[in-house]
Amino acid sequence: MSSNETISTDYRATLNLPVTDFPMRGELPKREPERVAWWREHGVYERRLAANAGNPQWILHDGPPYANGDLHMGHFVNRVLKDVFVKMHLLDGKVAKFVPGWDMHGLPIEFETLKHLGLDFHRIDPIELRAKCRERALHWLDVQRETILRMGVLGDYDHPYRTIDKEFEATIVETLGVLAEAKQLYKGLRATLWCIKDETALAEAEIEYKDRTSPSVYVRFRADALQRADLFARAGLDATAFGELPLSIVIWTTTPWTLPANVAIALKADAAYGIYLRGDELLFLADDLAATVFARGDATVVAERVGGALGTAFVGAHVRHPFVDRDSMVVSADYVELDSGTGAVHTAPGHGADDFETGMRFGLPILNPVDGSGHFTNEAGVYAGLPIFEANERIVADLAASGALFAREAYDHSYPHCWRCKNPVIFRSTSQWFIAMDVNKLRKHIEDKIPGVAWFPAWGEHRMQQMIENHPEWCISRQRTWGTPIPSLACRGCGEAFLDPDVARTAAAVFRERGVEGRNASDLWWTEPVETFLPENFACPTCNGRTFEKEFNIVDIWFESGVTHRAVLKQRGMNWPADLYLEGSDQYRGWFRSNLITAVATAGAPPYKGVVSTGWVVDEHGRAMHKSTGNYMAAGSSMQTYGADVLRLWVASVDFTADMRLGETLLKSIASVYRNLRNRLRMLLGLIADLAPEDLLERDRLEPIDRLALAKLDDVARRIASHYNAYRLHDVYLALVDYDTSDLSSFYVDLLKDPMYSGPRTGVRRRSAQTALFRILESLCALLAPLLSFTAEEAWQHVPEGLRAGRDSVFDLTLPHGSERGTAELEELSVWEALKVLRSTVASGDGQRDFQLQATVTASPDVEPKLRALGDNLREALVVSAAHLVADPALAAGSAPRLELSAAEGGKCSRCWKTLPLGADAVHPTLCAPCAAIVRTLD
RNA sequence: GGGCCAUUAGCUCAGUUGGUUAGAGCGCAUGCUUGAUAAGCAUGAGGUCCCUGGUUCGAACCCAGGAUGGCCCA
Repeated sequence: MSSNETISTDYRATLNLPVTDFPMRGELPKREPERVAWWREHGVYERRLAANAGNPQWILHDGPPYANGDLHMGHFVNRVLKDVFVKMHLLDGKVAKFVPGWDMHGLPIEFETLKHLGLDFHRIDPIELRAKCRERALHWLDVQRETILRMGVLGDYDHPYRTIDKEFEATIVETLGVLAEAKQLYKGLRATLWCIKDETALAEAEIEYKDRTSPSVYVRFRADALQRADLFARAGLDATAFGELPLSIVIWTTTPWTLPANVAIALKADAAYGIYLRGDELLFLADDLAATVFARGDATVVAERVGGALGTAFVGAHVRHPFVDRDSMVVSADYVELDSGTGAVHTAPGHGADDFETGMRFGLPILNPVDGSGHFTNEAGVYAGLPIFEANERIVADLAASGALFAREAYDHSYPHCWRCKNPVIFRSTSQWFIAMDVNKLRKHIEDKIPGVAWFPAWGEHRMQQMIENHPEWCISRQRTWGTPIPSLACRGCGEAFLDPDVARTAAAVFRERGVEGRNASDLWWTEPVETFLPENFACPTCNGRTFEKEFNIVDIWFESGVTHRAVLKQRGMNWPADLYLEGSDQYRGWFRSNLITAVATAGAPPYKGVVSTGWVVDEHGRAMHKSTGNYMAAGSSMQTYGADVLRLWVASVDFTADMRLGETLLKSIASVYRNLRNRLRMLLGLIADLAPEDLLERDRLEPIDRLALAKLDDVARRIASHYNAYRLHDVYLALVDYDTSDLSSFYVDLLKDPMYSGPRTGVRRRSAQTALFRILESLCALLAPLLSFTAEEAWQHVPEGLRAGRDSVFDLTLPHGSERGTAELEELSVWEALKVLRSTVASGDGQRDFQLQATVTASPDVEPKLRALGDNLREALVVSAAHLVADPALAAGSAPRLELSAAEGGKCSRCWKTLPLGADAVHPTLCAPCAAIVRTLD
């Protein structure tokens, strides 16, 4: 080792290098759980709420996840986004209470419980099943809560709202009473989606479409002699033409089992229909489809159109049912399309929504020869007792035998299935409870209120308008066990079923007063006699009868979660309407809509001021994630692998309003962004390690460049705060990363290294820089805390205790908004930017660099004084050994300063590395004068 | 089949009322530094702005049609 190196090594110890325990590597999976525990133990959320008491509220109302199964990355996005905005408002001083909730009733849990216990719901006592379901739902709530807490969220997780709570059940029942009082509820016969496996009516939301192969059949509905003559006349044909040749209307269906319920054939009113002579028969169908239909039969048989008319001409005609002794009537309907089938649509009002509407319009009988379990009833004649899907084959065979079958084939199409048991569903007419969408102009009122809500993204408004416009009557009754009962009664006198507001209120009161902790309060509907729920002197509203029976329908869980705004916001004294709802974009049809409907119906206004919707997490190829396709990511294991903060950063790195791609390569790149941010925090911590509160300087006493740095900080903080406020989290991310890289890392921190390392330890220059660095760190922690909560907290707790000044947690900080100082600030920012440009010119040069150089800056007369005011900070900003400033009147006002570089004069100081005259101090011949002076004081 | 959304560098995204050579971060390559060091700085390569047609002096941007993917519905 040469003597020179020995000396330089020695001087290293005289520098003020960064010192911190904040580790370079996060080891997030290991450390994050400790921090979660710390937040809980120290009641960080509760303490901040208390500190904000008296300030305005800001309420994000939580849409309840379903308490069944593990959480996936979609849940992660949902919880984290909510958490980010809640924390941001907490840091901003708002009373941002967050009450998480769980949706705990309903078929999926009932189904899972039965499966889990290996039970058959026909055999088990309802109260016992309900107790088991409760246990099961609570189990999942705990599992999900643990995963959610691991994400680093704040909120009242010890007192979540739960749809199984007696207070919640009471609110549900009460709300039904309010709606009944407003005549918004009615009981009616409806063609309802029905699952024959689970034996229940299903809501739209409980349906999923899957591909299925059905038997597709073309069936002749033959006219008898009189009917034949009538059809001939309507088609403008001579009744005596074609001798005795039989005439049939050809229909097409993919559900042969619905034929027993056929009562009509629907035509398109304005489409052309023809009668075709084909072989030894006459066939009636739409002209546009005749060729394709005939091609499905014997293609060698020639067909010839002999007459016809528009569909409307045939409405009111009749033909014979192919195997039941009755007529089928020709009707018209708008939904008849000419892109498939025959243009003559088999119509069974008991088995289809459209068919039902048509049936009502033409006064057709609504036949329902199928029981709840999917077997034909006696009404179906020879098919009685057969399961409907098995009956398909038999019916087709019979049609073939009787000559009614024209053609058949297998048909692949998308068909509705039960979301839970995955079996195909059917339409079946049953008696159900409905919320009427048009009574009291409810639909209109809702539509009128939609523009008053702030939708983010903006297209949400249009989406919701469509959702309301197309909302069918809302069927809220279910024939299952795990749920809140609809307190409807049937009168023993007249048989009339009704939902009385006073009975509903009485039931709610019974649940509240007699519900026992740990049990289902609404069990009482099953266990108590009907009299318990009767108000005094209650009589049947129809016949004045005095004896009643309870009905045992439960309410649709979409209705339950649809009243959270009443059961949570109002009950817990939070803002109504809430400031924000935030959920996946599927909830326009779900929770956003159900809450909107019940709120407008019961309170005349939307329950939210703003709605934010998120896209879906898809895999790195843009495909939907499914357990079955193997690209599924569970929230828990992902956090175990990458750490919650890296995943939280990922949420901000993508546009959450659209699809969000997620995969291993992507997370690797996010992890490196994370490392950058983390290292910046580490550097800042290292630079202020020896700073104490009494060392902090007033802002106007800082060195010029440090004041500029704070102006830049104000600018960034203000922008970030406004992005947070507008829910533009991705813009927060962009602003943070940009500030971090281009302002801090490659500029400000870089240029401060020399003054910080080599200057006098307790000198004003160093304290000024440290003051600015601390303000930056403090602001950065606050700005990062909503997003990178773990890392921000960890960094904050590495700040010297005195500087933390009693703010134990990063959540005790205040969100910086940046002071607005008008043109003065704009000037400072422009100088800052100009310095960045000058510095990057120095840094990007070839050959000699930085301290090997000296610089001459030539500025226009208006800019020169601003640079002059920087004093030696100008040289520091360029990271050169000497800087000279010249004004040049030839330069246009406001033009960018010019830079000339040349080799600096002197030798390399072995302490500060700047190129300066050396040897002023004989004891330290390799040092420049300032370094020598400092080293002297240390001797 | 319908409604809505998305499509810009290998990846994630910016891109103002249509206007010069379309930008950033990450990744990659190269160089510097070794006093932020499992770090820091710099430089560079990399683009059919999904496709086709139209409007315009001029289109990533406006219009029409289509493709792919996603959500919701039928």
